[in-house]
Amino acid sequence: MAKIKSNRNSTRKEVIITEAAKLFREKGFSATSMRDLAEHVGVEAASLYNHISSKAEILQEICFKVANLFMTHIEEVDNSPVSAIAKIEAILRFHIRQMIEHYEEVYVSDREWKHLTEPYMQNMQSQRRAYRQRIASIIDVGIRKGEIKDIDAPTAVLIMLHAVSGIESWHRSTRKIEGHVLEDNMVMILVEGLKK
Amino acid sequence: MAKIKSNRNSTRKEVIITEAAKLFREKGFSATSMRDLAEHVGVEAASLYNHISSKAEILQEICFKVANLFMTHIEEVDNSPVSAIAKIEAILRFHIRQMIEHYEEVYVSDREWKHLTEPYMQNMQSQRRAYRQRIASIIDVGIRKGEIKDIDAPTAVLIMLHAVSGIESWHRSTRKIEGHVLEDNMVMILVEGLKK
DNA sequence: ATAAAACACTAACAGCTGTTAGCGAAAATA
DNA sequence: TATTTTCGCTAACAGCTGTTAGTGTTTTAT
Repeated sequence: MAKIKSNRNSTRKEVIITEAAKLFREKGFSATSMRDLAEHVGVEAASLYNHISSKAEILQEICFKVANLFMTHIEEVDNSPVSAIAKIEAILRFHIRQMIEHYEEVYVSDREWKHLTEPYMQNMQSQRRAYRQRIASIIDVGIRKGEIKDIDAPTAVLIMLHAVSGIESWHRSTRKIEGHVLEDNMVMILVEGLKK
Repeated sequence: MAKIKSNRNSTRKEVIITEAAKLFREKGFSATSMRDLAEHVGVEAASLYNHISSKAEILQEICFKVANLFMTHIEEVDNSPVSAIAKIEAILRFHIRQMIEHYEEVYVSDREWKHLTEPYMQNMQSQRRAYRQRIASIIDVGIRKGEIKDIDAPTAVLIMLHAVSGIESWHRSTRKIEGHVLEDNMVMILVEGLKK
């Protein structure tokens, strides 16, 4: 029957993954069936396997794409010659923007990575740990330099990262403020909360 | 075979629900099967139905128990004659303590309520909206009285509530700081971030 | 001790799960 | 135009899903 999408800008595989991200976000990975996904793509379930090799692979692609994005960015920020608090602000703003612009995939990566199969799940777990550890180190430097309050750095990281995932509510809200206003508000509360 | 637990303090139904909360937290509602749950309870799957009427009912009990707890508490706090910032701090501390002490059920309620069946899901959705709205109103009062920065109240609520759910990472962490230290750190960052 | 209630068991159900095989049509390449 | 590759289809699989019926045993109440 009809082939997948008239795709000028994206491969059929990308179409599938994008649609999957939407469904995984709405209903969760486990509650989304391949027949479900197929229907939204406009194809029979079996046809999906001409483009992807398994349901698990879809989740892997989503999770690692997002993880790489953040890993690359933090590397860049951390190597720049600015204050600790400026680094934290840059990281926070990046998280917020990604969460606003690439909502589905970022959110899925954050909430559903536990459903990865081995060895991907272990891998992701270490990446996440390393990422948080890296932010904590920046905060610790900030504390030693007197830029940041004397707080427990891991706790600050935990607050920052989880606060960002609250942007989900913003997305589902009917009367949303504008994205950049949201961003500035979040930065104001969180970064001010850290400053000495 | 063996009956469920030697239960002096809790009914068999409560044992099942407690065990279910653990599994739902680890693997999610959809990825937890009744046979899975039965095994952890030490019984055959069919036997569970002598105590509960469906898998859906288990989730309902967890979600509404938690929702009632927070609804009752906010009522109490909001009727007390203290400053807006003190109310916010009280609500935040309550969230943190509940998340520390009743981790599994609070977390499941927060993450898995979307899997409730109708009309429970609609009901829960309104309760959650009302709850957030109520906190936002307290913040707005605080802003008008000059206690709190001029920020977007719904954004502040979103940050507060989601930050708390980050306590999940704390629970799974190997080197945890003590509960009350965690609490004070979170309050320091978040409440100071709000203050004018 | 006897009757009643609570409850765990086995067996089975209908429906859904991810996935594969094989076939034919469409699209791309030569 | 002829050939090869791409890809959607139907049919089917084995295993798992929540749940019910019916039976027998253990615990509780009389």
